[in-house]
Amino acid sequence: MENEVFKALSDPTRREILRLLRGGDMNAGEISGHFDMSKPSISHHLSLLKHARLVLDVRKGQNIVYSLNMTVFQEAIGWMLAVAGKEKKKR
Amino acid sequence: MENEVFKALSDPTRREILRLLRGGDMNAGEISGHFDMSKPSISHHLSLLKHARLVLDVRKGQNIVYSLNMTVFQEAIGWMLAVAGKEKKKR
DNA sequence: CTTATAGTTAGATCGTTGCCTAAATATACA
DNA sequence: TGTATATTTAGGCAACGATCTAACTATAAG
Repeated sequence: MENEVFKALSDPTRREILRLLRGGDMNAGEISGHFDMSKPSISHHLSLLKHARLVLDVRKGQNIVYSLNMTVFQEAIGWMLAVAGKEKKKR
Repeated sequence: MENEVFKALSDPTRREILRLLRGGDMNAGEISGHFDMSKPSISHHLSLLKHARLVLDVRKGQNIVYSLNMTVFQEAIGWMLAVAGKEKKKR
């Protein structure tokens, strides 16, 4: 799971998708409109982000709306802070 | 450069090496002793970490001692915090 | 200068990843 | 039901990445 997250973050397109979603939820078409790449390719990237649980998806009529899943993000940040030597917050 | 950092972080062996170095500097032999993998393979991983500037290396006699490079780590953490929506520290 | 030790570089193999086009699925609406 | 739109799934291919063994380089020490 941790591994899936870091694998997902290792591609520039996927990181850009995450950055886009930072500005608000978007459907798959809107997301792919930001890239010079086929829709299936973007769909594939979205699928990886989804399996890593970095994004959530909800169908809204004909569209599928994607949003950031902060929880998993925090975990990855937690791992990095642990290595960087920062105090990790007790839960 | 950012891309190299995330690519470097995408492999479990490399993340484990970083975690090990968190406990103190180590030479290449000591590092490879922690893994069930050939020395050349570990050397390759160290090379990637070095090119991503996540680690620094200094020769000490017959040994080459590796250490964490916090600076680049902070940058990667900064990127993640930016997406996660945390306040980014003004420089 | 020769040998031993530490580490890297070279080259091969094999699984993985990223991209594409074509086809399939799902929803909306006439 | 039939057509249009949105998105995913399937299949294929080239590039990349992780690993190994063998060979090389660098330092140390007799």
